Amino acid sequence: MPKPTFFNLPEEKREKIIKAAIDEFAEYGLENASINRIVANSGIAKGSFYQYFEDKQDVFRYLLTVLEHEKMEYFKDKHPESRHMDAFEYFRWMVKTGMEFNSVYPRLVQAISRVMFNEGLYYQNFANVRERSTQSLQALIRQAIQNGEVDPSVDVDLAVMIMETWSNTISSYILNEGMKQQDIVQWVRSAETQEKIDKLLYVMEYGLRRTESDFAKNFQERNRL
Amino acid sequence: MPKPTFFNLPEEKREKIIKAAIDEFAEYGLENASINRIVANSGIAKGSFYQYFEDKQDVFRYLLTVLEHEKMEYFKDKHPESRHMDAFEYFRWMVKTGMEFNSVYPRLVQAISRVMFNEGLYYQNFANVRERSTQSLQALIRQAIQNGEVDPSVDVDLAVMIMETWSNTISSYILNEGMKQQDIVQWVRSAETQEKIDKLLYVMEYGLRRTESDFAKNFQERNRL
Amino acid sequence: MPKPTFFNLPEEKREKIIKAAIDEFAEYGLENASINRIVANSGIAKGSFYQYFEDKQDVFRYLLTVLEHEKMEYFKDKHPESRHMDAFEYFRWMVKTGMEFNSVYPRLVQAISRVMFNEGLYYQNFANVRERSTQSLQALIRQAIQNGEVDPSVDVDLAVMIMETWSNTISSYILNEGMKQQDIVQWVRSAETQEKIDKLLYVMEYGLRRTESDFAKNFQERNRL
Amino acid sequence: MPKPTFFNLPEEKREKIIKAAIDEFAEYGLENASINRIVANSGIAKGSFYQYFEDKQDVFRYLLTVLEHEKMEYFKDKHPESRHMDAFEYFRWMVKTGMEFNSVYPRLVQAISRVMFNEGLYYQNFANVRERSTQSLQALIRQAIQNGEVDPSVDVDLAVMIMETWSNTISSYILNEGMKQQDIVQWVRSAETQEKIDKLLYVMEYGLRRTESDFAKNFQERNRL
DNA sequence: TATGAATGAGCTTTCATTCAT
DNA sequence: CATGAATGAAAGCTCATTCAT
Repeated sequence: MPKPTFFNLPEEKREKIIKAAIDEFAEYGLENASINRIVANSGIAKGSFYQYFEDKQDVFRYLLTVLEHEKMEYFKDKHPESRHMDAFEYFRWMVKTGMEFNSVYPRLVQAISRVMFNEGLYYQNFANVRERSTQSLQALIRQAIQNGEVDPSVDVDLAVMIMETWSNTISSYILNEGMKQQDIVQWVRSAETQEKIDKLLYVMEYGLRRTESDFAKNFQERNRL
Repeated sequence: MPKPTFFNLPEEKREKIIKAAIDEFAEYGLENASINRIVANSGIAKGSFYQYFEDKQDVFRYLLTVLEHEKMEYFKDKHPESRHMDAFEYFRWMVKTGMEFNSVYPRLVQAISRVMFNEGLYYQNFANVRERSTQSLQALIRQAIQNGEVDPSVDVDLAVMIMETWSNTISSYILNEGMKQQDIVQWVRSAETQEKIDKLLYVMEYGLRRTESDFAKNFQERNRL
Repeated sequence: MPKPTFFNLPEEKREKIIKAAIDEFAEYGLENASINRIVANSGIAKGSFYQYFEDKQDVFRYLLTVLEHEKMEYFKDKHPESRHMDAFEYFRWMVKTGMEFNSVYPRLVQAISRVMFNEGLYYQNFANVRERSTQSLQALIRQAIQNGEVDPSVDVDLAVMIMETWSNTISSYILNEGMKQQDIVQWVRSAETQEKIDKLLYVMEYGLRRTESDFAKNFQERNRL
Repeated sequence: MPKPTFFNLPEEKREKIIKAAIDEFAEYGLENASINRIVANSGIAKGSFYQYFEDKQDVFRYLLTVLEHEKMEYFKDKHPESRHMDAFEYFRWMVKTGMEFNSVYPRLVQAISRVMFNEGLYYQNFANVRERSTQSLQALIRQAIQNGEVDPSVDVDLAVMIMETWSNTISSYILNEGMKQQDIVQWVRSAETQEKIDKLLYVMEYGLRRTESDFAKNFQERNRL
């Protein structure tokens, strides 16, 4: 974690450094991030960097806590519209709210995603962070099986893997598209984008195959509620 | 692409270089790959490297064509057992055969996956490679819609994205597990592994939700054929 | 020498700083001593260091005076048992009492020895300190020659050099061994250790050669050849 | 050990590098030696240094072998004048010839002495080098005791320590004085300097005390009191 | 007087690339 | 063609010292 020095800094300066770090990680990942560039872009001396942080990983660790904190703040204010949600409705709500959050902090999310879901696979430093989200998804699915919402023969671990992959894929897709928009937030909240997300999650729910319990029927029914 | 000098090399030498490059990329990715190490491990002179290739990316580009070529060779010999496959059966066959291929060339696949699906997302150099597989999947889905196998309201691009993600996820999951096995090929072909793959693809086909046309029923039915 | 601000400090704080400095010099010598570590270990601000001392050498110079002062205090209370000592007895007493002193202040002695007899040889800053002990030894030997205890043909400067080297060698030998003991003081005063010192000093006194004949005779004989 | 690259260098260049390294170690010791300065003074690029050597220690290790080699070459041509030397005569010859050698390669000797007998005490990397000279001295003394030249009650390890210290003290004394001379070699070989060395060694042989009585008698007498 | 943030020069080491032989 | 020595920029990090508060 950053040294006390860092937190004593005037907010403006602190934010400049954080911004430079986020940009650097978003652009180059963790291994290839250059402290030289970070200090150049934040206008501080090289020595100062080491008075604020232990090293590169230290900055990144801090960004993780920032993300976590901001996410909690963001989710705290949002409540699922209905209490009577089944697991799929809940997951859909989570993903959508997550998308909104991502569109509010796109660079931060991008920086961390890049490191966590790419480099992160190769060196194990932040495994515990991923662990947490995995566990809550496991609980969600187990509950859904008990409730008869998910087929009991489904392998829980595989389902978790699918949901995570899904969520990340949507996330990176939305972000990549969104970055080109002027107002990302608005774009994410637009009916068009929301429908795209819906469709994706719908596939996860019902699969791609057309069944007797027909695709269109289900889709319309659900949206009527 | 490599310079003519490279292709004039005796095969043994060429393969030694390729092997060293594959190991390097698999271990360090593209950006962190060290030409120093590649030449050291392949026993060629540093200057020679630059007489064979433009730079690091050049070697990697070549590995891409190698992969493509080997894949085509491999798939050429395999034919779907039945001519009367629907799109899902075909995709399932493709994925499974792909898995087998991956287990035969695990290092090459690992090297390229690592770069393409991690670093590759961020700098656009190899977009055209991904393009090709995308296009064939698009065609597959369009055909399936025409055949009434896939719901027409499904967004083709999203479906492609899902299928690609799916395939990569399975691939990396299988590889990560498989690398620990003594005989990867055998492990991939084992009933256990095949069932895991089946389950994953089944979810893509029918979704996670339990419907009247019940999971187990569908699953058993299909496997009876 | 330290600035007045240093001497105005409460004793506790002053000692904490000194302790940290001693540890640092004992561990790293003068050149490699890190002011950063000294301030960290003594709990003072970095800026404060420069309000107390000019620089690293300044601290070390002060440690020299501390050693000198402590030594004088220590020797003040000890008196040779007998007034009728010859030079060798006196030197033996001095060395032994010196050893005891060293075992009471082992870290301080270690710190200063390390710098003075290693790095110190190469840059001349502290020559005057060594000068003083040299002079008293010169006087001792001259007196011994007058008393007929030491051969008049002995070169006084060389004899001093020998005695100094001897004393330092014993000192570092004893310290190195002693540091491993729980109670250094007791170990130094033990019969065993005292005998070792005796033997060493005995060699200085009588030489290594077994002989029945006297000093002058041997010396002349050899030079005649 | 240096890489082959280094030995392929033209002799002139090689010597320039070695000279710069010797000067650096002589001036700053091993820990404080700066590769930056070495490359600056030898006129090579910083990267080149690492094509010749592993690191600082590697250069120093090489200097050790150079010294050893030069010493063997030098001693090979010198033979003790008489075959019938006793241990003291032999040691005297060794020390004197060693002095001559040192005056021929004063900087190299200075560089290595500085590291070996100062820093070397604290980190154990080159302990084996010192070991060798220690062992040959042990053998010399044991032989001398068997021959009746050295008193059997003398502790062998202590005697070795004395001889080593003696030899180093003389060495550094001579070097320090000699460096001020125009022609060191000539100065070392001068009657005056030789006599000084003789006197020092004589003290080691016979001790400082003027005495008509023999070793054993004195020792017993003193201990009886 | 006390503080500790700021600083840039310095450190060792690795790197991709050039080029003379 | 093959070679490998040469190179300087860049990396992460530590340092003694200054200075505004």
